[in-house]
Amino acid sequence: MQQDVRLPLEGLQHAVAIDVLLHGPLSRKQLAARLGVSPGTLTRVAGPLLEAGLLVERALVQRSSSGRPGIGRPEEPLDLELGRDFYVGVKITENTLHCVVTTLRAQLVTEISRSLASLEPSAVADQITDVVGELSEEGRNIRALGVSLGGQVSRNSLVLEAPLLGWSDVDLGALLKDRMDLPVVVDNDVLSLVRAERWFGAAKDSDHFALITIGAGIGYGLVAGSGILEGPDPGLSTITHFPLGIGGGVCSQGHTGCAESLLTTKALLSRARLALDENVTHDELLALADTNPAAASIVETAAYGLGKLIASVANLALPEKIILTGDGVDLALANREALDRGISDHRNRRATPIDLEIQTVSFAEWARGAAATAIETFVVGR
Amino acid sequence: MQQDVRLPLEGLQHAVAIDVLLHGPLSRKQLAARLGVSPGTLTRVAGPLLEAGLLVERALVQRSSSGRPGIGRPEEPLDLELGRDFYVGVKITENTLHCVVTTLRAQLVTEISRSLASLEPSAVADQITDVVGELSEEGRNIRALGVSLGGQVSRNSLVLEAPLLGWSDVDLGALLKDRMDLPVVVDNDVLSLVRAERWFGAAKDSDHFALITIGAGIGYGLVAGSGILEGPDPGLSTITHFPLGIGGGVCSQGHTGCAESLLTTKALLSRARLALDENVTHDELLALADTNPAAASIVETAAYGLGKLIASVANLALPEKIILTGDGVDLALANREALDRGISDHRNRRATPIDLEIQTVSFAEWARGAAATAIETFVVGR
DNA sequence: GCAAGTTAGTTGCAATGCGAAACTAAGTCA
DNA sequence: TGACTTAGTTTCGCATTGCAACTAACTTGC
Repeated sequence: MQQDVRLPLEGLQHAVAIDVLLHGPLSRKQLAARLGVSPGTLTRVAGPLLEAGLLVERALVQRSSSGRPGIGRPEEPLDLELGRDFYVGVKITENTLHCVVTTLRAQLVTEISRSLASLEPSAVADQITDVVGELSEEGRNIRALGVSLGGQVSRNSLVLEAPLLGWSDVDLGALLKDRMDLPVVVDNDVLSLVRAERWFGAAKDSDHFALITIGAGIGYGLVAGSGILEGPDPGLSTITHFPLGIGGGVCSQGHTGCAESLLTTKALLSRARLALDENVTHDELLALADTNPAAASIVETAAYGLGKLIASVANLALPEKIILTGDGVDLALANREALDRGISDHRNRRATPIDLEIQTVSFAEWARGAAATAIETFVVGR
Repeated sequence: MQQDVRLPLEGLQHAVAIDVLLHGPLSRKQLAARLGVSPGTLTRVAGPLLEAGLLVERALVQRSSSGRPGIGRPEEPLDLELGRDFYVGVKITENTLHCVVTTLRAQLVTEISRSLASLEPSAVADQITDVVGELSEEGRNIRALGVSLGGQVSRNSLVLEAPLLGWSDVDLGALLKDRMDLPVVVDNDVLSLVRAERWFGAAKDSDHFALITIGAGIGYGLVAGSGILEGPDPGLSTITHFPLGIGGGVCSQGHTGCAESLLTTKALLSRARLALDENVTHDELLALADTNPAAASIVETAAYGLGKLIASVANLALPEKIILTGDGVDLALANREALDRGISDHRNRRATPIDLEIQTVSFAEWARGAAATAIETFVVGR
């Protein structure tokens, strides 16, 4: 007999829904093959999901199955209805709220920013509430909210420590739940970005990858195994003070030549000030490197050190793929040769080359990560 | 109806057998709870396994269930018959074959060593064949053979590169299969040790741990997720040339201050020769450190560097636990203070302390790892 | 030493979920 | 238009499971 649809979905129904969510429109045939069940079973499972409106049938397509194209009955791809439910992601920085609305598949729909009037937790919660209200005004059905920030977060709600915001032990999740009738999840910003990559981004088909962010800080996230984000101290960037032994700068905690002292935007600019005797921006420094040897030396040294860091991650965490992202990635893009040299100098010559993907990332991407976390928590489940 | 036993075991039968193998004698009640099935189902599954002799019932025990002890019907623990089938593990070093016989649960039964007459692959295969013959002579039913060595091994058979033996592209698995009628698996020695820890050792209940060996070389293995050993280049020790920036020695590949140049037995002894102007053994050097400042400086520097290495593994691979083992662990045991300083200096103060286990390891342990690999391959399966 | 209580293990029953295979549907090609 | 190809459906029967009533094996108290 045909089973009814009960939420949350369980068993095969759940597996079918998730596979469609993560891997785009799929025909029953394809789904049956992917999930290792018979076509008959898949028909039975998909039936109720279609009836309940959770899945929809898209236009028929002829599969050009290796050989002559389009013969036989066309496939009937099953897909999610993306125009109905939406998710909000908010990334909190020291002075701005970056907000996005996404579909269930974490595709960007709208993005807006708001200057933060105050860093006082309840004021921030008020402002987030206002923005969510605004975003749902246009008749959009918002299903969940994800919030991310730089810092350690416990139980998807409690901000243990957020140095840039000056928070410790702030239960932002509770503040938000008091203000709106919406499932809310709060998480570390880098981990949110990892989740977005894991489910909807460049690492969709990899279950073992690392993500490094450079910019104001150095972030690190690792995925190994079935969608599990690892680490006993989630949100504590254990890579920040990784000893690179290059450059000789001193970081905020007194380490000489650590990643923070070499790679953060602040570190780059303070070196530039010393060497060039003028204040420049990050972009100006990179541009200047084409003509000014002192500037070139600074950025090349940093890119080389970044390569060493990437090689160390590859050597010790053994990922299939490494994603490099963050505001500071231009450093890597503009000095690819020094970066690659840093990698190969610290990598066994017999090792397989690193699958390194460098992504430019906007603030909307960070906010999208927060939305992806909400989707993972409340839809993908488990 | 009651299902028969067909090998290899599948589904619940397989799950029950593996759980008993890995987690000792367990009653039906406990097994049902662990596997998440009803007691009735477990009775039905266990029946045929008992009938086929794969499982046996042990003496009844009264469970002292939190409160007054021993009330109600006692449990009937199911266990494996360990006195029937045996496994052989062989570790090949430059001059010796280290061989063990173990039970299905990788418990040591016998150990013997043989000097290698020649490093020629077919001669080594001959000698292994002889030893296995000898070990099975005493009426023991040997079910499988595991062989491990330092080097990269492909498809559990083909030795791509084994520098210490001078081998490259030697299909040792094929040579052995030609000589005996026994399932054979060949693997890297460090990975074998990791497998032994994973299934039968200190990491039995952890699914995310790292193992570091020090001695003649520096070995590294990482487990993350359901029993999966990670890494695109299995058996290639990506940690050997990890840059520690300590000590100033130069390694075989020209790196200054890398792990090899600081931590291997050879590196320690060559420093000792320089500083003390005499040849000492590893043990003598450690003993000398109590009285001789120069010797103390050498071993403390090395222990500090080892701590830095351990901290880096913890920071980048994010394991729950790190096992340190190998012939050279005495360095760590004798200089625990310097080791811990090296760790804490390179670890975020807010991070949870590393669960570090230091194990002394005999050559029999290495061979046991090989046996464990055979058991994993041919019994645990998948 | 026997009844009452407690926990482990077994069995009968009904429901479920699945695969196999025959069947229908929807297209192409000559 | 009919032969062919591939996707999706339906019917049938079977294996597996949980549930709940059952038996088995023990302790404790009288």
